[in-house]
Amino acid sequence: MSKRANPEDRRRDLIEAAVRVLAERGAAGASVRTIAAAANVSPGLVTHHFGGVDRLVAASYDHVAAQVAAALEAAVAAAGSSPPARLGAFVAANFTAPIADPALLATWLALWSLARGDPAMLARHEHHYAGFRVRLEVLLAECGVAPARVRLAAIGVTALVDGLWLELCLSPDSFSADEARRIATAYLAGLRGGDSPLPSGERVG
Amino acid sequence: MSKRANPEDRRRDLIEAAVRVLAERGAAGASVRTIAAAANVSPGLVTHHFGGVDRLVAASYDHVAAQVAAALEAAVAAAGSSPPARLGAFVAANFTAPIADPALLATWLALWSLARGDPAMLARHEHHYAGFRVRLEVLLAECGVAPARVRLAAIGVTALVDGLWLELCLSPDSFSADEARRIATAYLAGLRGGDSPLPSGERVG
DNA sequence: GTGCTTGTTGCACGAACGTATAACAGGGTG
DNA sequence: CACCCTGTTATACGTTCGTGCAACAAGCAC
Repeated sequence: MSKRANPEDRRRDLIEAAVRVLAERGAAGASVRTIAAAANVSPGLVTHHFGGVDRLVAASYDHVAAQVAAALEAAVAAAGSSPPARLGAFVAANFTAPIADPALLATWLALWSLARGDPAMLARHEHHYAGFRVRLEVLLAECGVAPARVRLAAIGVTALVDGLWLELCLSPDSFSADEARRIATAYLAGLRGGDSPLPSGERVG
Repeated sequence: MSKRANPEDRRRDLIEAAVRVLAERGAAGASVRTIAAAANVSPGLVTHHFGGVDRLVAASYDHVAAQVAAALEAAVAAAGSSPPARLGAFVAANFTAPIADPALLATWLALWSLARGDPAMLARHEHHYAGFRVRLEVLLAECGVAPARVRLAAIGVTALVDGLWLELCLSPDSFSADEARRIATAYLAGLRGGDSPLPSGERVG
């Protein structure tokens, strides 16, 4: 069916096909045959290139996590050198394409449910989330948040962003991406200026 | 293997076994044979009582959602008549047993990933989440939050609580349930007194 | 062109899946 | 005790799963 291809190209094709299948048909539909069909190749290629479907799923996890991290970092870089602007961009990027995408949430949920019980996948997950939180702690510290408060602040921001991203992707009719950004930036303003009232322009609601 | 039982008792046994299997082995392990074995009955009973494994999973979703709603409502009722106390109890209950339970998160994730693509399950999910948000809006309004701000406030609180609950169950070593409660109550304080600074005792971090 | 390496295919195998069905057995009613 | 209703079991069937394997073929060294 398919012409001979560079091994790394083929691997990337299979990973992207796996992500697509995960998004469209959920964890239940992520069979070797389905993924191979989505990549227009024979089922045997999965075993040949990855040595099993589990390893392909793990590679897909890394692929998606790297894409998300890259999108966030690009937003920070594009925000210039002002620390508050960089922090705001990092947070707001979670509600913008390509991160605010129902297909991405679907893939993420499928990967999570597949990862349960697999120690290697669990370690991957811990590593990715720790990276997100550490990046957030650095951005918060650069904004002048006291070192003693940085840890809990990062936990709160991570939770709020995660929750907003999840609900935004799950039922986009409930609220808009812009409303999510306003909620999140109001929370950030409350963290930065803990002793002053929330600026009325950023007030929640 | 098992003695003759009341149909509703047997149905409840099967649902609880399904929830247990979902939590322990994820969506992949939720087969008719596994669930039946966990309930110490024959696989045929699932078809007999539910007419298929899909319908058993749907019933399990309703069961878990009802348990969560009941636990939240019990916390509200136990908090007395003070509106802020009732709101605080509703939020804090999410970080207390039986809701703050890794097994519950595992079940929830498995159900979510199984629900994708199934319109009936999706409708169930929308109904449950809408109920949570409406309940929160009532509690917020009773605390004096302006009607124009209630909607976004409820969205923010839902997101923060969801995110904290998720991370608390996923990696309990990152932070404690008490820290989650402090983050959430500080956010609530900021919502109630939008024009005054955050009370220092409830400050985040 | 010839031969070797290797990406690719098609198939076969065993296992596990969901479910339909027939036989068995418990428990209330006469 | 006999009878019927129905919860329960065991089995069987067709499908789909993951993967190992032998054969095919495309590209490259010579």
